[in-house]
Amino acid sequence: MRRQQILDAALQCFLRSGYEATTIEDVRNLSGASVGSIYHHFADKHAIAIEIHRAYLHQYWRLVAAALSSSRSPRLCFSKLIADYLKWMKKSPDLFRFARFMSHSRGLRAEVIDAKDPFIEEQSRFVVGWFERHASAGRIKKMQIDMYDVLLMGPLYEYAAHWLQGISLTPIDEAAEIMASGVWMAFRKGT
Amino acid sequence: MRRQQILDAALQCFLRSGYEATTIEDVRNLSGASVGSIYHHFADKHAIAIEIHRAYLHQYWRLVAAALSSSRSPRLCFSKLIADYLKWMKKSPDLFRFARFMSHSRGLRAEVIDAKDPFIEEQSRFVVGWFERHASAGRIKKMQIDMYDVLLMGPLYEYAAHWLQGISLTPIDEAAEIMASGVWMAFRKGT
DNA sequence: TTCCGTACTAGAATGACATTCTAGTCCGAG
DNA sequence: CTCGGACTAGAATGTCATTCTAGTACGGAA
Repeated sequence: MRRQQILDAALQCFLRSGYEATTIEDVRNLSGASVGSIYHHFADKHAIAIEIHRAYLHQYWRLVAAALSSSRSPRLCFSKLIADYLKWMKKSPDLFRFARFMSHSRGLRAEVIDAKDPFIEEQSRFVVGWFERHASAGRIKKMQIDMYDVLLMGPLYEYAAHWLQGISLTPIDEAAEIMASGVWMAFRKGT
Repeated sequence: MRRQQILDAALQCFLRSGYEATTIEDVRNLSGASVGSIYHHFADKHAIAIEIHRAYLHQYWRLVAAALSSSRSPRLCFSKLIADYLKWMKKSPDLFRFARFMSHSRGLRAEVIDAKDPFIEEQSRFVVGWFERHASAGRIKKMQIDMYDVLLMGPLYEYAAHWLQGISLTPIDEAAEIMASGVWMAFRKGT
């Protein structure tokens, strides 16, 4: 219960002011827990953020897996993945800003966590399988799994970064289309 | 002079231990300057990092502009840009880790600086012109300038992030080829 | 030469935090 | 009832970034 109250309060604080700017004192005020209590439940401030970030990662992997399952055609799957991701970002920009921060600060730590969470591991395995299946069937180019991430998510992350900073010139829907077509070209077989 | 000593020392510290982990005390020890002196020359710790980061940004824009000038063919320019960027990263991974951190923490601030630095502004104008010229000539697809960044640099950044964390499966040269061909597909005219 | 102002240096003092410590309180099993 | 472990509390610490106060060096005006 206390644990949950702390997590809820911390989430609110992180979304409102960002990770660095929220102090343990803020979390204490909002949650009603004492300092000692907070440190009883969590090793440190970062551990709280990681726990919260995990929820974002779950949603992320769920979204990816759902999109890839949504059609027989890889091309349509990619389009859906891109559109859904951007829709989600538009709905929860603060969450995305927080998640971006978490992914980049101590990115390594985040990776380790990916690997340790059974749900994420399962989704991840499914996604890897999906790519291997389609590549073997000759529907997309064959390459190491990390390059799928690079070619597909790279543009998406970069657009998201621009949009979250309010400096993107291309509206979301249009960007989604451009990325979908570009990404598909990159994955298509044949030079 | 003092100013330069402080910058040199700070750079060494940042590359060795990262931005967050280096204290003013560290910089003081390595540079020989006093705390007061450091704060006389710089508003705060972040200002030092930004000044250093600016040097990275100059190199970055120089590299981009040089690559785009290297050939009549956009395709070859992209290949060169990708290869050169990765070569640079391989040579100075610590610098890249630092730059990544700077771009993501207070990314907005970094943007503002881009816009204010005359050298960067000039390079940036050149790059924008390059894309407009080639788009008008029908050699690449026409789109808003930010999407060029998204489609071209997005994958590159994502690969760099993986590589810097030591979790990339694809060796640099191979990745460069895959990205170059993928990116070119995305930019090529016609569906 | 002397005097003044500006640029710079120094290091102590401050204040904001994260984190640790010490001392309880609560509650369920035996 | 009572013992032990889980939990809570809030004061105490320690580490920084940053600010303050007091110089020092030096170039140029008088």
